[in-house]
Amino acid sequence: MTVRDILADSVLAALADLEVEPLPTAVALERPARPEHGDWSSNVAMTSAKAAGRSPRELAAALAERLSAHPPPHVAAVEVAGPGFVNFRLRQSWLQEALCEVVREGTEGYARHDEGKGERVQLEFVSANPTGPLHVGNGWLCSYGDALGRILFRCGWSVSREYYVNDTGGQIRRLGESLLARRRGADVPEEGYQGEYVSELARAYDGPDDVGAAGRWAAGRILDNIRSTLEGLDIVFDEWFSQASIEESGAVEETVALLRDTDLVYEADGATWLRSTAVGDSRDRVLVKSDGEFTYLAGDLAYHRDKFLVRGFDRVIDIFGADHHGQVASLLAGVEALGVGPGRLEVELGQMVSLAEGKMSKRSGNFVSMDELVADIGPDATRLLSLMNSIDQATTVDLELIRRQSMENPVYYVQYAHARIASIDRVRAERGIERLPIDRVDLGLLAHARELDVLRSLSELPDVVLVACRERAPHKVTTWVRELAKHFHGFYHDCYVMGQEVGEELTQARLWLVEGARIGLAVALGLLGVSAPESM
RNA sequence: GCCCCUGUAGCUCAGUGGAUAGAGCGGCUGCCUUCUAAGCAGCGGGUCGCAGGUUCGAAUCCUGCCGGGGGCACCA
Repeated sequence: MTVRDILADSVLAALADLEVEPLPTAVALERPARPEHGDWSSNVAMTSAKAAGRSPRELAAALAERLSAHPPPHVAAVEVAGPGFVNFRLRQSWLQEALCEVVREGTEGYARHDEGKGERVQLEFVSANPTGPLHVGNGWLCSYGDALGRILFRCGWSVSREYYVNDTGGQIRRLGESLLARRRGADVPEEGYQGEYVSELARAYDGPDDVGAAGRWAAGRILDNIRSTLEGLDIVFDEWFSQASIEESGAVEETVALLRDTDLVYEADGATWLRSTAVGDSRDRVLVKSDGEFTYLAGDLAYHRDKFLVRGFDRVIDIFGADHHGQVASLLAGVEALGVGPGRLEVELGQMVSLAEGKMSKRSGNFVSMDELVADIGPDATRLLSLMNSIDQATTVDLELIRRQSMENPVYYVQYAHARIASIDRVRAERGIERLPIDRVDLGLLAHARELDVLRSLSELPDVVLVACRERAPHKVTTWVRELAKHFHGFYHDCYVMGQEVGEELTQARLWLVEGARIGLAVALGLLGVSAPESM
């Protein structure tokens, strides 16, 4: 039972004793920013003042009195402050308890949750067209998708990562045309792909002079390249789902036929329309063009029907760039029309990523590839950099700045903390110091402000992971791990673990604190997909 | 015109409706005889775009306005 639960329960019990009707369904408990406001704080007296028929200060005072009379475990004092906050001052024992939990659960178990209860969630991300290498614009979100997958997994979901391969249609045809043009030594068509990589592929191509064959061949080669780029970032997909396969299987026809049965489909102007306005879209959408061809939407709906109704995922999260914003409403509407309950499909839109030098475009060949970026600054810096801020924030990647600042990239700050920990352990072994079992160590000796900062940080990780999961916000883990690293560096600087003037008992206690910090760093870096080096 | 993001320190950004809004970078100044100085500490820096509203309490929620980015095909 966590301290928060203990406090919440005792507050509820106290409210019941005070005959507050109705009791709140949950008691908000937070960690005040300022130390003088205690270790934990609740606003419950303000939110329940009306129900109690008393002023917030009065209710808070009554609560504080009751809670002080029979203090819950770890509680040293209960105080009323400000407009009616109930502030809990805890004994340091709660932080020592928290450290024990970290150590007991370890890297495997700490900050793990069962919120997903094993439900199957599919994450679709990247899904960049195989018409050119993965560039910084469409690759930036790949760390987000992968980290979100890791976080969902830690919170109890069964996670499947999927890349939707757009291996059909006009873009592949244009790729084929561009390839053949290059092979002939001619200029690529105006709408074609101008990049140097097309010339390289053309030199390697010895297939037939057929646009379709050439396009498919090139797309296959490019996809291999994208796959290896992603693997270099430790991103591995469970499924590479081919758009062509869904078209060839007849699933698109089936899906449209299903929709025709729903009265959400009508014919007009020689085309077949989805009445998506009936389910929240701003306009109706075409499913079958007047020339008999299916639209992209029809294929996309067939694909999503496959996800939900064929493969049976409980939940699907599509991660798109903001330039796909226009297709979200119709996709959601179409999926609902297929009878998939609301909320099972989620679309996360990442705002634009651009280069300081200008716009990126595959067609013009003007882009910086992920391979170049990774070669420049390494996979760890690449991942952490792209997981620093919310995906709601448009990002401008300034390569010049990144190269110049690569040594002061926050990733090193965090990894350095882990390397220092490993170093402490090496020295410990060299000096033949044994770490005693934690239950034989007096953790009460950990009372230095720097030590308490580290412990407090560690105790917050489970909450941080859960919030990051619920809000689909991996960057919260990044924020946390930087915070922990900051506290660890402070501790490292001020608190020698094995110095001569440090007593053996304190050394033992600090060794366990260091172990706790190691676990916290390892868990968080693992969720972000950043390595935790033993030395730097 | 409609839809989605966004506006917080010189710059890049954090900030689950809480109390005196934070960090990194850049600038200046200190700290290596101990386990890694890729570190620590200090100084300076703010009308949280503007105006209303909801609330005991708003950077956070609602409305309007202004600025920035993106999207609004019988393209994919």
